[in-house]
Amino acid sequence: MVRWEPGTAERLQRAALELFATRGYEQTTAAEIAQAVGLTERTFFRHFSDKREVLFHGQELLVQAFLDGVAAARADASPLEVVASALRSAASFFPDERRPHSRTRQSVIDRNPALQEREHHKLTTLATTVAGALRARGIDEVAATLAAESGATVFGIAFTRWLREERSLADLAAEVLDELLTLAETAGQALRPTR
Amino acid sequence: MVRWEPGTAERLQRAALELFATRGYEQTTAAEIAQAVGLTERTFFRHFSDKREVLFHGQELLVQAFLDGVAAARADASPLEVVASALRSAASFFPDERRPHSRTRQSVIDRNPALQEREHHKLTTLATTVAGALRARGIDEVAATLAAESGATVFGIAFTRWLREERSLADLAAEVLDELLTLAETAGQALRPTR
DNA sequence: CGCCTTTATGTCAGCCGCTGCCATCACTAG
DNA sequence: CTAGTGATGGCAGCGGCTGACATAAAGGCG
Repeated sequence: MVRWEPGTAERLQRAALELFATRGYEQTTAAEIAQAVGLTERTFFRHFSDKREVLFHGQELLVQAFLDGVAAARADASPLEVVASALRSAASFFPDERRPHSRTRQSVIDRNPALQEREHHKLTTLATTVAGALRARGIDEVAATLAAESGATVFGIAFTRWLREERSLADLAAEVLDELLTLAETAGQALRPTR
Repeated sequence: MVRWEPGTAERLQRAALELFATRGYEQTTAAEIAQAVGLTERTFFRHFSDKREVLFHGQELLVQAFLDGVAAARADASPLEVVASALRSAASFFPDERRPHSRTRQSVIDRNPALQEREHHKLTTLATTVAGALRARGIDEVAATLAAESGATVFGIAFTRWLREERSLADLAAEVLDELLTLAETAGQALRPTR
């Protein structure tokens, strides 16, 4: 008889999501999640640095997708073109089959401020990482930060729409990015008419 | 003899900042902060919903400054023009005299991930509120969210530079916003050459 | 002036998130 | 067969945070 089966973190994640979705996040203790898969609270915290992380584990892969997209951009691409490439790459991490799962997960997050906080933090961290990659391409700090943060914003908006509408994330992200460019173009004509 | 002096929350905030700056955030307990001003832990949590909030209390005023700036914009202003107005209004909330205080506060935040999380969350919340005000002006949801979130990003970058350089926040914000427009313009030429 | 209501605080018990420390037990290499 | 490795259990304990109840100061009002 095996004492510990593999994939412990994944089983904990599944159990946690289910409990959070039914009882609610705050009404579920870490010990209960652990118990649901036959483990103890102590073990739970060995796999996840805190209770919220059980919902966010695996985001390093998304970050990597962004970085791959950055690396895939042509060497002479402008900052936002690089970001567009990153968005295309990231979008492939959310095929439509994943939508149902993402929806229940998001509904849990939307009902709890502490989880929203973590989510925003992850997005900002993502932006910071991407900004680093842009700087490594020779883009100056302000431009890199702006472009990366804009990319994260676009991704966030597109992702929210992806949860609601039955369209591909790649299409939505491209559309939202395009809208950002339009906004800037319009404002540019008004805010700096001399150029 | 007065049993409770006025300005309790403010005194707690000052004591907290001082303790955080010297001992560090995690090494300071809520009870210690309370004790430093002659109160109990329980009272601390009556004034602040959480330990972190002691560093973020008062941000409603900044939000209000943004909203005032939105209201001050001309009725026919484009989304990003409205945001530019909001940024000018918000910048006045950080006169240069406030820089030293903001610096020590920021150094505390920069040393603690949990505080950074809260800070990001507050910025995102700010963006959400501004987006609501933009929608109330008739701007559609995606454009409102994009513009507001971009405004928050610009503010964040400008604020970081304001802490380092001895320039006014208003100037820095205008400069960063201008750079965003430039980035978009450049990308627009590449990403949609047909228009 | 005395009474009553309101408001800020104190006290206490207790849950839960999270950590350090040490023991245990399966599996593996040698 | 033995020593070592890695995942887990058990336990004690701190700190964040809350609910319930008591208390005392401040203010209004007859």
